[in-house]
Amino acid sequence: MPELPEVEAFKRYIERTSLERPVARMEIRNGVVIRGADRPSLIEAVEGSEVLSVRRRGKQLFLELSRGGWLTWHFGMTGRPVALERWDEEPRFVRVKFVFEHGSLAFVDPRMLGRIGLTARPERFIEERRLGPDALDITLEEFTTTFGASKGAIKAALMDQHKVAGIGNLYSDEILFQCRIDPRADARSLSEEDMRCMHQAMRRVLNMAISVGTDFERLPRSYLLRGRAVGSSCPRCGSLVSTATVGGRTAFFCPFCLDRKSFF
DNA sequence: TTTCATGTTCAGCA
DNA sequence: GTGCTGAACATGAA
Repeated sequence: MPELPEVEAFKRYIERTSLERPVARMEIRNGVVIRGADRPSLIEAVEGSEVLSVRRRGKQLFLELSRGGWLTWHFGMTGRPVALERWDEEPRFVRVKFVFEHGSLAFVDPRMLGRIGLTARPERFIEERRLGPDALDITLEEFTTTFGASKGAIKAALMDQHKVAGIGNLYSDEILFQCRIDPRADARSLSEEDMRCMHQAMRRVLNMAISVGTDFERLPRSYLLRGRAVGSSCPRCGSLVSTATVGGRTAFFCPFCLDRKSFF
């Protein structure tokens, strides 16, 4: 689920359901997802605290605790927060559960690639991990400087969280599709116009995904993301979309649109 | 049964 | 330091 728009949706969901509710008990069902903190200090920091605010940087979430410190949440590939009331049946794969007086907030993650930890300040965590600027905050100038100087495939660079935080496999495909750029193209080979297009498309695509509640069905018909599957056709020209491995992930793109780029 | 999956990290190599 | 590849993590879905 989680790239920037999904994590932004999770942030709003947590703000809507779980702010300022004292945590009576923290249940760690599976310690694998705990990183950057030992259990006792994590429980110590959480129990008796309430979440005062939530911040996001790229795919990373920070929950401010009333007794000091911040919880760090990363959702990996299959993680999501689920707010439960007393009468709700608990979903499968609850790894950590924050139990309030009434109800709870669960960290659900089948594959357990998500991580929960503790940090004194979000800024410190961001610095330690060398996370780049958030994809919705980075200026065109910063963007051009970063990607104009990066070597290798542009898709891999866009997914590099040190360069810009928040873009993953799916949204990088969409951004490049909208700019008719080959995901395998060397970043240094791209023009100023390409840079402008990517920066603009990045903001447009991420904001669009947020505005439709990350429901791909509700994205414009022109989006590659809606029918992203092997054997599907390009929403722009109708020809068969191709795949290629770039940056260790499967890239979807329309080779016909790339070929025609200079004609548009 | 086999392959792939919206992510990150690490080892090994260039 | 940068970049690339492959593997690992752990499990569900096709």
